[in-house]
Amino acid sequence: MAHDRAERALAAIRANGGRITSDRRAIIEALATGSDHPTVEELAERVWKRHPDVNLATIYRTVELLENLGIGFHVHMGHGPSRWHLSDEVHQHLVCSACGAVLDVPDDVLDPLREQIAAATGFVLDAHHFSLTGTCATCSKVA
Amino acid sequence: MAHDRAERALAAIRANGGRITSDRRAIIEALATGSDHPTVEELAERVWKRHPDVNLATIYRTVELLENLGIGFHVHMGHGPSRWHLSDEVHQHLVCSACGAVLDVPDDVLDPLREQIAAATGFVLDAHHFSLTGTCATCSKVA
DNA sequence: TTCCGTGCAAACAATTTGCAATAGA
DNA sequence: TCTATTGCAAATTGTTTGCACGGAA
Repeated sequence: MAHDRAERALAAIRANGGRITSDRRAIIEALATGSDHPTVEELAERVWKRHPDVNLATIYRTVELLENLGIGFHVHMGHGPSRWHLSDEVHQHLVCSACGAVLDVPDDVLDPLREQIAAATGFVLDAHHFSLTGTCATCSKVA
Repeated sequence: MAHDRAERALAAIRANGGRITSDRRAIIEALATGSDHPTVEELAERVWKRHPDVNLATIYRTVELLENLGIGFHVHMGHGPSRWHLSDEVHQHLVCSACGAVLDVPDDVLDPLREQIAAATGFVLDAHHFSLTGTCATCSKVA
């Protein structure tokens, strides 16, 4: 499935008139592997295991391309660099400000809030660009 | 009330063993004025109207101090620099990704979501560090 | 007088960009 | 071939830091 995701992303690039290069293939496969949310640096580490010559700027450019095609997204979690993932399903990110753990939750947990805010202000929530912060179950207990 | 807020902030600094300088007074008054969320640069513009000699680094250090005292906060809205405000009441920020408008909403709109998430995952939401993104009423209509 | 606060300039981290060389289609 | 992609190094943006001096308490 990670492989499928990668193939789909490559197909989208091709469909858009883009070229498939070995750099792009390596980057996309690294991003499709695992369901985590790597920073560009972390992604680079992964890519460099097998393709040590891929330039950082290329990774930035590739990930930007994916975002323009609507198949890649970045989220801001805490301070520091943004984190990237391929689409599949939209989800929200709960980030523990104590231990840094990231919990993915389905996007529809926001539906009641969405309706409430839309009714009260007309504002249409589309909140996947920023994470929700708080304290995870484990850290809450410790405190 | 803006003035009260400023005085309270200064009192908190003094109570903490900090010194009251004219730079700090100017910065805090500029931040207390208006209920917007200026970036450090915007805050600097305001301060420089009357005190052109205040250094940027001093502004960074002052807002950091306010944050350490628990009376100042920064939020991330879209890309670019963080935005600062004095406490008063905790609120959420809805940022329109089309026009950049910022809408403040009371923190308790999150209560239902809070309960739902706590029940499902044990995660305790404390989301005021990131804004909620979406499209404001005006921009939603245009689209 | 005693440190705390400040200016200044340099260091920093994350990211973007210009341009010539290279390699997909 | 023809143009998109890449490498490289320099530029940008937002923010932090070290250090010597000057001013609150």
